[in-house]
Amino acid sequence: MSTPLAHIVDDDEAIRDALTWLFRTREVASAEWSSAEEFLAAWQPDWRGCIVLDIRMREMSGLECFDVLQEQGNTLPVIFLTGHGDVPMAVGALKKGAFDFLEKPFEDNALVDVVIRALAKDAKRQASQASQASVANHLALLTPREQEVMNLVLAGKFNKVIADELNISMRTVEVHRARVFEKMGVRSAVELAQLLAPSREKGSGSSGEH
Amino acid sequence: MSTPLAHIVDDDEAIRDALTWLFRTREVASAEWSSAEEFLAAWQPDWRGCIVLDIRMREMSGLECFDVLQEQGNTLPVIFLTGHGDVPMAVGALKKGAFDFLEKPFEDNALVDVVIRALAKDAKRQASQASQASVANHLALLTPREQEVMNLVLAGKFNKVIADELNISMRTVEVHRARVFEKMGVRSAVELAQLLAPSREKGSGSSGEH
DNA sequence: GACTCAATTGTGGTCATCCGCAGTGTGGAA
DNA sequence: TTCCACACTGCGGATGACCACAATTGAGTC
Repeated sequence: MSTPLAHIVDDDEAIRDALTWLFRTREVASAEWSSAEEFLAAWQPDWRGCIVLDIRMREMSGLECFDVLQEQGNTLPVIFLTGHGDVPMAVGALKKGAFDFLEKPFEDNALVDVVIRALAKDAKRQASQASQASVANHLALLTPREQEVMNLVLAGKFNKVIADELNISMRTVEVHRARVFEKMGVRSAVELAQLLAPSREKGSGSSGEH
Repeated sequence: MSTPLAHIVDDDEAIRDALTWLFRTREVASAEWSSAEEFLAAWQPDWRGCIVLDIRMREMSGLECFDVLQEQGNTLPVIFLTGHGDVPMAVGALKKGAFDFLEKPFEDNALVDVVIRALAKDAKRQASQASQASVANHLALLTPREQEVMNLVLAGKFNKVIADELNISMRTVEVHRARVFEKMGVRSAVELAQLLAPSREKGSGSSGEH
């Protein structure tokens, strides 16, 4: 598990140096990448933090880099920097899920504020995702039969009915049911329902809701 | 309950006429408003549809109008139109929850597409909100004591424990419990937990997530 | 004062859940 | 072949949930 970093992706060394210095003085941990390609090659899905991405770069542009990242399941907030962006570009970026879009020249304070908010957002997302992942892990420990029984339990059916539908005895259902509770770390069907309810909402959409 | 309308808010009659004509040919129902003030005076929280809002207007600007609307709990998607918007303006609007931000001149098709997506989004939101509102209504039918018991039931506690905590007899808890199930239209604690789980997530944030 | 509603309680019974004990059968891994 | 995970089953008992019947009290209304 990596520590949260503000990843600076810019092919202009002067800007990278300036941003690194800026972040260091504000006690924001950061990393530098001199091109989109370099960053993409290193990027890992489990990274924490945010991305400060220059749009105009020599090879791959920031926008292209962003698209690749999103396709690969990136969840880090992306803050675009640009010298001469136009409105459609900014609108498009935000609608695709970018966190912010800043035009140069910008105030140091403005950028740091945005980065801090982005880091906070990622921390939040990370926390909520961790609990969901934990549930998923527990769920994976269930045998197929146990999952089957669990679903019927969550449907509010009596053990008797479940036994009937699965053509097994009530006693067997009870055993599966008990194992499900044990493995999921709950002590009643109600707790189970509450534990699973959030993740059972359909469509766990990531960002672009337009 | 009003029918879904694309509300055109613009003080330029020529543009209103053009948009009205455009929407009519695309079978999108619309309404015209010649100023932000006029629209705000008429606006009702239960309106369906979307808002096409010109930014540059004589008295109140589209951005100001938008702020007022959001404060009053507007949920309709807002599409901004502008002749000469700048990037910070667009970014700010989107981050405050605007649905889209189009610069004139725009393609008729582009605007209609955006409006149709906005209408679809509102329809979706409306549907999900309706079911939540229904749950809330049922919840409001519960007496204070019943809600108290319900919460303890949802905490997975036994009737005996609940009786203890409330200093009442088990029998009374059973009665409250039965009334809760009846009023909420469910037949088991599991169903109740599932019914309430979505709305029990903290923070029913409306739009601006930044 | 009659009436309604929320909250309360008891009795006695049925049905469901939970659990320990004890055991069978199958298929895959060591 | 032995071991193990998984699925399956029966018995019996303790405990919890649910329900019909029957009733009391206090607050607020008509």
